[in-house]
Amino acid sequence: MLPSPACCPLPLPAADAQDNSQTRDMKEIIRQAVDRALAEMQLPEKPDYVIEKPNDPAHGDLAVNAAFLLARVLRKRPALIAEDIAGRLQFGNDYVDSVEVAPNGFINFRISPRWSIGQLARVQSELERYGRGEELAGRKVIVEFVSSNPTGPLTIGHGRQAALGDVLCSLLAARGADVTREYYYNDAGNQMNILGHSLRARYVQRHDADFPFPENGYQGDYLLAIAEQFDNEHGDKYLPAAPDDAPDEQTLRIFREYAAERIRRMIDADLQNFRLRFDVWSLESRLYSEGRIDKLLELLREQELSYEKDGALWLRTSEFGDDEDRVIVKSTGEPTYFLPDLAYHAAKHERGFDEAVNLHGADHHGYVPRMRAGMKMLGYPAGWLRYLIHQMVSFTEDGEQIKMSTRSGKFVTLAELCREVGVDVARYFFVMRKADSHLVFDLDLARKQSNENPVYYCQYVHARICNLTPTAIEADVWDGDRSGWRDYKPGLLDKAEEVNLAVHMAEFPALVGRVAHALAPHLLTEYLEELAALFHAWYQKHRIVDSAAPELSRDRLYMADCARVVMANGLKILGITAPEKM
RNA sequence: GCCCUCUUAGCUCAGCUGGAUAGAGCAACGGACUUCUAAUCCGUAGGCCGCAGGUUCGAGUCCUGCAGGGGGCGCCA
Repeated sequence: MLPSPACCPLPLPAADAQDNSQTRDMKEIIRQAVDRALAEMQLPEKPDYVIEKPNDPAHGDLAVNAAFLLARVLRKRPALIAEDIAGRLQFGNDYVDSVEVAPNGFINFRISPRWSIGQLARVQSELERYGRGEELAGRKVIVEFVSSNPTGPLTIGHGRQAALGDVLCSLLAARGADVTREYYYNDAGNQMNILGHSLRARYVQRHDADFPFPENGYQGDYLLAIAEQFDNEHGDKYLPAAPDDAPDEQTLRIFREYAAERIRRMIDADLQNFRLRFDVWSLESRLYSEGRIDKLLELLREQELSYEKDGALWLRTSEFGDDEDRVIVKSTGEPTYFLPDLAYHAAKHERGFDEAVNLHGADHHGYVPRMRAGMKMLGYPAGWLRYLIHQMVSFTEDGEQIKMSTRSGKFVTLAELCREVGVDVARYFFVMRKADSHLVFDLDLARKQSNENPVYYCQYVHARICNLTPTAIEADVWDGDRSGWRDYKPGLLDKAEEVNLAVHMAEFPALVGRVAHALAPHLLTEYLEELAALFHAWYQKHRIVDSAAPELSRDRLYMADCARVVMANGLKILGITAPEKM
């Protein structure tokens, strides 16, 4: 039995037909014309052709491959069929400038620049809503990410997941979903006991330097600070009577809870610093205190989904698609991680979510099949719980890979990384590669404040455009009131750079939809870099503000403002600032 | 050994449901600052898309095998 792939795209409804972004709308117009032509030809069946943008702009703006698909059925050369189709095409408007048949059989369409420029009106009418959509409206989605033991501050290892998860949520929300960002604190289980022992050791060491530190303990410096606080509050009250005395359960609990509480506060601060706001924090410990664990155990026993073997309690996951059965209660009587996680997801399901998405690092992907089996066992629909598994991150500096270790003391925590390169850069770098791929985080590049750094390259577009306003007012070509753009009709924009920019901006809403659907934020950074390139090229070549040509200046200021809106909306989804000055 | 994932320019990576001559950034080389901020732009060069088969009008994309990198195969979490 093969486990299905760890990551699947969300099963979204088809994109909204009302989405009248440039390509989509023009594709619809062309599709109607082609469909009519094909109907005239009395074919045995309608081919499932595609309309797409050619790689080479010399081929036109959009192309149709219908002739290839018909070649076999009609036993004719594609080019001849394409001629036949093209000869029958009729458009109800004058926005299709040309229809050409390529020698190989593609039918190429050229779209009027006026049409593309005209699409800018939508940017100005929607403003901050430009890029949003409704195809996920009414869908309740819970996204769980960054979840971890509260045993230390967030590390750079958490960074990618934090950024990916947050951007993913923003994308789903942008397309209408009702999104809940959830953090699951694994504040129960053995790791927390180790944490308790670690804090106790640090505390005792303050009074007895020779006191041994647990072999598998948490060595980070943050525990020294917490031990100091504990010492200040409690003095020598919890020191062992003899060095070898083990702490009783009551005492250990005090250390454990003290450490967990302080560390949760550290994590909260780290998240806030990373501009990440969770809607709900769920505590593993609460699953026990609310009796959910016992309830689940009882249910599993009743339905004979669990059985005892070798003194442990096993779950029959192999009957639901997993490779083997899994232990849920160890022979020691302690539950494994799996049991509370099942109870947690049962609780999620009860909370009424249409869909649950979990983000995890690649080191957890082996865990996915048993969770899937568990969900199936509990009767939840296949696909209700989805996993987005991302690969690990490595950091390079001076061309060499940095070892991530507590001892090296360099960039171990997310907060330190942000202090070094800034939150904007950190967030951007973490999402700029597709989740499936390993991410090489180049610290030298991240620190650079130049064109080599894609973050500044994008932000600079926004700053440049904002800076045009005072210039325009001073040149007396514009009053600086953006509200006037809403019904503005530019008539002088016809440069190639202007049309290219307009076409790209018109694709933004469809792109956001596609990125949300594919759970692939890196496509958004790619889009924004292209937007930036098109803007900078235009700006470099054509003067925007020219007191000798006020009308043209206004047209260009209008277009620049559209670019500002699109860039700002894109950066907003990424959680990155759009500076007015740089 | 089994499972997942990745392999595209010197480096880091795009490539949407299979479509035309495979793209971008960095690095290299050559140019553009009396300017609306050069944190910018223009140009040149750089490729058996890991290898071998298969599917078809057409494969970087789908299938199979092989090689290499990463991850996982606990009564850890």
